[in-house]
Amino acid sequence: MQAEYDVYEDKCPTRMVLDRLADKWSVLILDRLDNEAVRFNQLRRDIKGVSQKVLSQTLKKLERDGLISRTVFATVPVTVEYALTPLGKTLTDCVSELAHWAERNMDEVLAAQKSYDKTLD
Amino acid sequence: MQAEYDVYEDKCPTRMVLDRLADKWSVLILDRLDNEAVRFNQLRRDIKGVSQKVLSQTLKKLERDGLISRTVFATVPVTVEYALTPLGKTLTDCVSELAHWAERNMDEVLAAQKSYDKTLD
DNA sequence: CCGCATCCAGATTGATACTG
DNA sequence: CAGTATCAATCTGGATGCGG
Repeated sequence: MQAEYDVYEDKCPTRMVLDRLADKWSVLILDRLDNEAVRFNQLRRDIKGVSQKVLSQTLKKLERDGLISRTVFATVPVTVEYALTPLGKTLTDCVSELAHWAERNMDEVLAAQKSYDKTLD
Repeated sequence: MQAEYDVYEDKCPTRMVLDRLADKWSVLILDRLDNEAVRFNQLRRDIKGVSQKVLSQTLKKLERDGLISRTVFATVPVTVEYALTPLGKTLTDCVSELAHWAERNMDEVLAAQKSYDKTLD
């Protein structure tokens, strides 16, 4: 039986989940991990603009939430692979839609911004 | 014809859209506006925990992006209604899935966190 | 290769007070 | 009712250097 949660309530734990998703890097990371495991520096290279520190922090939070897994291979030097968990996989279905909505509707958003800014004298 | 955007690229404008969505209040506001227009103070009351200032700022950004509309009625005192635009409506279909994913999977996330924290001694 | 520790500047936010 | 203005406090992120 599932507890009743209400995102509109302050202190509702679902707010934590939204906070985690409410982070552009999380969305990009989850989207990037869709379909394949990726190593740390590969993620760093692929997701342009993320700093090492923030990437590391974000990965740790996602791991804590059970959305991604972290696997260490005892190679020299060490290899670390990040991958989606089953739970994370269910989330990326929503998340990737978001990322691709952004790509599809970008032109319209940019036009709206331009038009809005013009009304401000 | 649609330009080619790649969310993984730094400086890609789609990042702006993700940044906007990457805000817990935006998600909650868009979800709350689904199906009905809502007034400022009503939003403030419904979305528990948001400050007047941040709500105001967030609404302005969403309006600028063309996702919501702002309508002023010349009553005394004034009435201001916020509603989704057609563009915003297409987005809420993704967004509401996110909010409800959070509600559905909250238990599992909380369990994962608990388990993760225990491994840290 | 993968990350943590530190330092520091800049962005965000909350509280409070005030306007049309 | 629906905001804006201001200021202090906090949080965040980038840069750098080190360690397993």
